[in-house]
Amino acid sequence: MVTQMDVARRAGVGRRTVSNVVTGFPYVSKDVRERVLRAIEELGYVPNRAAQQLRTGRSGVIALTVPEVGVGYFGELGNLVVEEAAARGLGTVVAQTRGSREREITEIERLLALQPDGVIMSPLGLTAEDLAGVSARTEVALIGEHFVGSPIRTIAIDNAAAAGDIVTHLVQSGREHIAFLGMSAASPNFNQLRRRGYLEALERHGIAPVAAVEARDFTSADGYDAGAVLAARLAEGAQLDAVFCVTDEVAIGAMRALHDAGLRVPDDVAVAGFDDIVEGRYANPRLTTVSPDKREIARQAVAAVLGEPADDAQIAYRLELRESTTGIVQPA
Amino acid sequence: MVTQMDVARRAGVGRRTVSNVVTGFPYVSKDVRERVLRAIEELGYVPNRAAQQLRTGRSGVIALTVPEVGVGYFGELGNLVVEEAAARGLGTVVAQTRGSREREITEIERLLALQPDGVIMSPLGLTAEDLAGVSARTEVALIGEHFVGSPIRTIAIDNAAAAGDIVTHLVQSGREHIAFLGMSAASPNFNQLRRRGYLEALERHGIAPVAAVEARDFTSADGYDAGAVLAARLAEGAQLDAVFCVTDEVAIGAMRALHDAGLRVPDDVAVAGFDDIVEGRYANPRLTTVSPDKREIARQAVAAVLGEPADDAQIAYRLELRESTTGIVQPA
DNA sequence: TTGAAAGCGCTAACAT
DNA sequence: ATGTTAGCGCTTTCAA
Repeated sequence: MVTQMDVARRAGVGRRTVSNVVTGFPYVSKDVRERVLRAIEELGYVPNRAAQQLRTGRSGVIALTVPEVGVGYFGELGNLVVEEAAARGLGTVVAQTRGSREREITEIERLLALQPDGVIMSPLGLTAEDLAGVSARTEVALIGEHFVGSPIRTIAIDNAAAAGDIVTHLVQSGREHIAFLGMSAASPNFNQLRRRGYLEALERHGIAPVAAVEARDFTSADGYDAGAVLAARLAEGAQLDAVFCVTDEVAIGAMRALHDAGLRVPDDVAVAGFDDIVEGRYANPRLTTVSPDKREIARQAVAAVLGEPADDAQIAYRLELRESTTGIVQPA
Repeated sequence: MVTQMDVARRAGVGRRTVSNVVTGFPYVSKDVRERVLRAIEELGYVPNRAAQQLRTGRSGVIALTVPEVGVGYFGELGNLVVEEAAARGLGTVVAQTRGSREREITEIERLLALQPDGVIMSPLGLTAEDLAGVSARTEVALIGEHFVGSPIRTIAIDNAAAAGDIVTHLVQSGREHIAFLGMSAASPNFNQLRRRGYLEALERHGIAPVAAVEARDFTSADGYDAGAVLAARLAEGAQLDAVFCVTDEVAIGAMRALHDAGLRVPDDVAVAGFDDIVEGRYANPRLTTVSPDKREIARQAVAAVLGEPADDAQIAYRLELRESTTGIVQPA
């Protein structure tokens, strides 16, 4: 193994100087820096992480848990977190929890054994207590899910407000019978917030909610099933001209079900989602949705676990009004 | 931070003794061991991995790359590798490559930066040269893919033999027009081996191969498309009574396409796959397939990257003869 | 701007 | 069966 000392000898400088070059310490003459760099190159020197970690107390690795990696919203977000961390010279180790509390706990234990500098989580089943246990052991930041009263840093948009905005858009484009398609009360917080935003917005506009259809979970399959129920009700004469879905994936499933039932989106029923996943941009019709600033979420989450002070409380979002509610086709 | 020294003081023993207890060194009296364990418990001592790594030269982490995590064959295999590693006290960091050479390279770089004790790969796009570069930097074991002439340890079943066996089963159950459904020549090695096994078996039985249908890739969607082509040919009068698919996922897609075209599996066309993924056991009809000993693959892969001597050259497999070729329903 | 040297927490060779 | 001790490779304080 090539050590710093080898490099120092080769470059004819002291060890300290090599360290300075490696860590980017500014006061090194250009000449010396180049000599060191060349020696590093020639020797194929790679800093030993264990030694760095032992010395600095930082492992240079952060951990990330998501329900599902490489799929949908959390997949996209996960990639951004990995990117953001890499840009800061940090490695990211990812665990997939499938949203069950049990798996979330096992996976967290696995990750913690690696002694990461911090962990970013998107908990779906974890309790506030579980979380407190974790945050006693390492820096924690939460993405998406809020735990009211918990001191843990959470990075999220204002879910209720965003849901309200999209419902308002539906109302303003003339829809009068708007259903919410999501989970019931006993569900992750974000689902409840989006549902509440929907209810409050309807109330503001003096419109009665349509009897809710419950999705079992957040997959497109669940959306399809719920969408089929909706279509059946419509066939029986129920009043319905818009559906606000708790996530894009659910919305995409619902659109397919409506289409299969011979209904046109948005002509017969407008459909809106939430999260702005890539699939929604290429769906047919293109899906109207709430687009959170994912890159900013990733940035702040990484900053948060590194203990940097929070800059903004809330993440920005904007409405992506597309074909599935407006009927207007725009380039992706 | 609680150190070994703190524990030693608390337990009234030397540091060496604490180390002995932690690392499972045998010669510690029961009495002392318990005292140390209690002190560890009371103090909440956790060994510092960086220090361990610096001392031993091992990071206690292995890396794993798979095309897709948590899905299908590689997902199942990945979980087994993680389990096997955990049983040996090793952490596993996983990367998802999506099968492209480019991603495979970036992901490997990311993993290598973590300085793992070894990496287990399922390369799909990597060249033998790429691989040589990696294996110069760390211990490498390959799963599934063979690189002829490469010195890198490969854990795999005899793909050609297994493919031959399943084709023989098809022949022996009276099928005479057997198609291969997989990728073309320019494809990962395992695809070519399975294809070759199919051709050689047919030749042994004196049966001519049916004009091949090419699948773009290894997903169920690809299988569906290819299956649809097959169904169309059949409708035009082509002779066909069995399909051997390069993977279970392709087979599942193909079965759906055949079913959609009004064909009965296995009455009209028998379908066999390869890999024995869980979905195949619950497919309708249940899928006949080659079942490699996945747990043994995982075990040997982990052993290989740890530099343990190879015990067997080849992994065992067996045929799972199920409904999709036999027509006989058996419990899953 | 660079050198010398201490020490991060741990394991294992050596000694007892 | 247990204690003593020398580093593993690195960063960083102190001094020059």
